[in-house]
Amino acid sequence: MLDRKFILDNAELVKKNCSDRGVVVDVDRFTTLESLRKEKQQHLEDLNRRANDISKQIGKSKSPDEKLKFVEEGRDVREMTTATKCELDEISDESDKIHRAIPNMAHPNAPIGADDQANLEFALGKTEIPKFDFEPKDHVEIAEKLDLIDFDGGARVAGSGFYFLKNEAVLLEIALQRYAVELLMKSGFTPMTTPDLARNEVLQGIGFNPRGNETQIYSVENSDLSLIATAEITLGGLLANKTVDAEELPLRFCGISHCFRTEAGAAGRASRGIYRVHQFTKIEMFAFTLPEQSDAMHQELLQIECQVFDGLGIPYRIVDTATGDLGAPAYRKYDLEGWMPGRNAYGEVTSTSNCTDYQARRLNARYKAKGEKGTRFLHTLNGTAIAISRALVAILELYQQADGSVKIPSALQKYVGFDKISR
RNA sequence: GGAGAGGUGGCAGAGUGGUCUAUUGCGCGGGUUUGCUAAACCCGUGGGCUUGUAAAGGCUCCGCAGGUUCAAAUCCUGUCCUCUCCGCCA
Repeated sequence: MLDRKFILDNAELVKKNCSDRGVVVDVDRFTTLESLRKEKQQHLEDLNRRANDISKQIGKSKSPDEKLKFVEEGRDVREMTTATKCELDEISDESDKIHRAIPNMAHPNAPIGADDQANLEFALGKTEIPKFDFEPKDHVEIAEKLDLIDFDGGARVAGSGFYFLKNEAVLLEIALQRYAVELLMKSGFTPMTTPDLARNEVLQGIGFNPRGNETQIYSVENSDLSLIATAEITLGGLLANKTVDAEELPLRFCGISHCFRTEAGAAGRASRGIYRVHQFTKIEMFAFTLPEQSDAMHQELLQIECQVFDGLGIPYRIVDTATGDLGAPAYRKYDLEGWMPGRNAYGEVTSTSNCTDYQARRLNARYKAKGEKGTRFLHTLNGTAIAISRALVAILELYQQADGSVKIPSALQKYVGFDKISR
């Protein structure tokens, strides 16, 4: 959420931001409701003060007659209080609903535009696309030939979009995790395996909607839990309703979790193989920072993502996501798109967002600086270190050989224990 | 899953319906004393919202959400969490 006061003081900026992002919200209605809300709030406080006075009088009064007089007055005040509270609740509900729908402000340098204008490239992120002297196969064919993924079994057990990794692919999954976690630990991240489920309240704090037609989230029946779509949810929830000392910041966490996504509405889109699936394993980076640290931290997360993919020898480009394609909490977002020869195209392999204080305000995650009065909201950032399924697509397709075998990226060989998969 | 106990400020721990202010100790900040340190003593010590240029006020928060009452940390209901015991289990 944005700061209420900020919205009221900058209504025009907020409206412009909403239209840049393609989000339809009635900001004017919000402003109207807020002034109404303030008025009612003031009235309610006056009544409360009166009620407090009366009960103090009763506590002090000696004669029963005097007492009775105050009790009756107190009763009247309570009736008014109840009525006012009711009106206030109605106004607040409507106002909060709009408030929650207003997206974060975008970074001034984020490209303005819709989805299809998103692919602005950074020169530094551009790496060489390899040439094959044979017709490269896609990962589904490769995996079938080498017996690495069981799609039929996945479908039988859990439905389309699920799969079993088999044989060397299992070792590759483990190796990729080891590789990424070690790299992150060296960079000062605290590794965590997180719950794969979280309370809906936490999901909402991070910006996910557990219900509704377009939800990406599987929810667990008869409980307020959902399967997480990313460890961003659980790691962000770590500091919900907490206040940390400013000296402890920034905090860097590395979360290992499974990710579950319904992929509602994604049917028919390019989703062959394990590129778009309902479950995968992911190593996620998450940082809590001071406001003045978050831009630099965002660059740091991006650099680490580059380091991870440079180390794996996967060519990629960096996308500075356009406003129309930013999720509501994101202030700025960079995606890494890895080259996937089987698709003959780039495919998204990572994503890193600076969410400034947008998530923290909903989560009520604060910090306190020494010598400063009160508390302020943290900034939160997230980034993919490695999403196993997408990375596997890139590795299988990039490292395939003319004879049908697949070489193991040298950075992973020490973890898998061999340098080639063949049959 | 069953039975019981509990959740109060940074921490410990009082407070079972009303004295206008949630005891007290520790910790923390400042001060006095002191050759330095310590001790002792004194003063001050939460968050959120809000009025005000400020000084200074007001409202709210005792896990969370409701309820009863003129009045709730205290009584009632629900819920979450922690601990102990029992059962089950990788």
